Amino acid sequence: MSLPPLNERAQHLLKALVERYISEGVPVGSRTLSQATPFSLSPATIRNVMADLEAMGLIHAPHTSAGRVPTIQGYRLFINQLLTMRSLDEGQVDFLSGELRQASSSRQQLIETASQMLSHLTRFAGLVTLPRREHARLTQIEFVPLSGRRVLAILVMDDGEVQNRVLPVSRDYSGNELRKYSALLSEQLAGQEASRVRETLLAEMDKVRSDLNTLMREAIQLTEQALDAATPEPDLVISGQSNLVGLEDMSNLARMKRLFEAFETKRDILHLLDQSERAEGVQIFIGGESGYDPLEGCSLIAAPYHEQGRVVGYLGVIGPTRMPYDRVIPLVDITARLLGAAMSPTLESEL
Amino acid sequence: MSLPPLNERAQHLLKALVERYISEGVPVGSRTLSQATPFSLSPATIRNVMADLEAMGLIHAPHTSAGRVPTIQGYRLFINQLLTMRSLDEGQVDFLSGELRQASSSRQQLIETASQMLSHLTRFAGLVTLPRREHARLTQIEFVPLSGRRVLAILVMDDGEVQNRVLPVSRDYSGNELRKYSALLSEQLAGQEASRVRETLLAEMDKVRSDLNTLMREAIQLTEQALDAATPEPDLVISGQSNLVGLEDMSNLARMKRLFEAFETKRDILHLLDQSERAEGVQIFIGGESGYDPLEGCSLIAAPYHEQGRVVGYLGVIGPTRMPYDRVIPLVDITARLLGAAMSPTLESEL
DNA sequence: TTTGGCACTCTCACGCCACGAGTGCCAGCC
DNA sequence: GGCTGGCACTCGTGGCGTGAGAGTGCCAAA
Repeated sequence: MSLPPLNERAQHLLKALVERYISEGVPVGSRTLSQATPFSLSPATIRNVMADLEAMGLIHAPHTSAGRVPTIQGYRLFINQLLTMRSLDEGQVDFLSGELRQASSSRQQLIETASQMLSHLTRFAGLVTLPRREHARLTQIEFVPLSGRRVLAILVMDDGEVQNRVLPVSRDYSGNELRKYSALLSEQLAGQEASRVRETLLAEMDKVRSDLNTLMREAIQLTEQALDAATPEPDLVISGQSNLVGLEDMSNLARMKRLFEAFETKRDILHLLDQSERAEGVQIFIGGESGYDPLEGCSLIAAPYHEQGRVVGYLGVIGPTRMPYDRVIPLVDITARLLGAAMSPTLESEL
Repeated sequence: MSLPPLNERAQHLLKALVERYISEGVPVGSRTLSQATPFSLSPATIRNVMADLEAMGLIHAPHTSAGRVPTIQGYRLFINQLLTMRSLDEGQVDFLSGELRQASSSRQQLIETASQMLSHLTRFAGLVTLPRREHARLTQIEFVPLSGRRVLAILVMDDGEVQNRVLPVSRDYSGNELRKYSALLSEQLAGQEASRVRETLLAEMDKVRSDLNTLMREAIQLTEQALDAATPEPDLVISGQSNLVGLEDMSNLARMKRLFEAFETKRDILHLLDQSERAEGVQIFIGGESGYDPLEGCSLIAAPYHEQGRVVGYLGVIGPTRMPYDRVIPLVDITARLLGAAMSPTLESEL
């Protein structure tokens, strides 16, 4: 609670303790710590310091005669002030960027690869949100006749994203007829941000009503329907969930179940990721810090990724709170950068 | 091993035993069984029969003084010969078909809904393979220019499926130019089965070479690329995995981990589903029967679903071997039918 | 062929105990 | 004043033995 300056020795001991706990997974006692620390201090002295740290709420003893374990506040302080990052293995970076480059022909592929890489390189679960399409502009609208009074509507965005929906319609349309609508609307709407298309359409409908231009009205109606169906469905790709099964720290089955339910719902995790909006760099949620229950015992390391200089999504890793932050944080950071780079194609001529 | 006729009484007892074990999850002893069976037989008699059943490999005693538990062979016989199906709750069927109808505007939605329904109604994990596109016919090809030497290729199938890929190209193309290619190729290829398009293209290229029709060659090259990228990627939608976490029967963590890894790999499960090809109806794999390890302790209930009278995919449920087959089997069956119906739109006028 | 009886086996839960690890505190030392 | 060694105390863990309960196999009688 109270945070007096916390002298240097205490900081070093806290750091050593957290590092030790992260690597060993066992509550660490004064004797152990006295051996692992550069100032050679006796266990007794260390006990005194530990008592202080405990009073400050930074560490905690599971029971009377166990060593100490960092509390969430302890982790927080460790990460904010004491953590020394480990630079990434160069081979890993090469591997990562290679895989991303290879997947760059399809947006979906790219996202999935990034997610898999995150999980693979950390041995935890990797998350990547699909990029937001808010600012994408419409370039083309196509209608294709299907059998049985159905029309396929295809919306093409300027960034190569394609949305399509099958629309039930009240009568049969010929291919020619639909082609006319397509051309008409593409011309009318091309270059508009998708989010603003609806307004334009409504305005257009008003105009048209007076003209009684049936063809145009049909087309507009179809487009309205297509847009309706093409709701943005913000989505999240999760990989490597199985890495979390049977992790010592996840021993609690009920907790694990809640975590996996959260993975299926996705919604709450998405929401949590969105929260890190303001922050530019890597964001860290430790345990239930976020107020989001299912993550108890876990930490979420997240970072936004950019396309054309604009934040379009987030990616990250979920693992046990006791994770090697010094490796994971840089990895999430670099992955976000590489994914952004892969999505904003400059002239990287391949072929 | 040897399967002598197995007299009626033994059958009834086996049936009662399996049912009891499925509902209670505890090895069932002779006393329990003597109470639960219509012929009132003494426990001693039942013990004799049970000894026979054990000799036949149909049941098994975890240890000397525990009751008996069905073996895989026991389950098999139970399912093949003794099981009496329970008819579905009408509310469930209504719910199921309602949800499917509601999702029928998009193929992807439909598959996901079916999978979710399966998991939701069984409380286990639901699986649905994406429909095979083998026999789909191409109706249209579109090329759309993107920024930075990229072209978006869109392939539209006659069933409303849309595939799209971003292609890196070696020079810039104008919209008009691409539109010409699109028209040309759409005309050339429309109505072809996607799987045969490649042949046609190759033949076409030969013809064209002699004509030196550059435009056509460009177009063909683009299409080739698009087809290359649009590999069928047979995929599987899995829902409700979290239902399996913490299920008593799944107590073995290592096993559960393997199961979840299988869920992520998907490939092997897909392969397993494909195996049920020949069978028209519901197929059941009990435990590791399939020779596929990660399913040990689990059963897979699967059925093919049809579109326009043709098998295009499979769906099913994975749960503990000790599952209520009498409910799950009919559910998988009806879900397959309903999904098929939802995908083969006849005149079900809604709207 | 079925049944009651009986001895046997095995698991499970419980209590007990000794062990080890680690602590808190205190008195003495630098 | 801060550091240290010593000491008593606490608590979780694992091994062991025991008793209860469940269920079996077998045998002899109906």
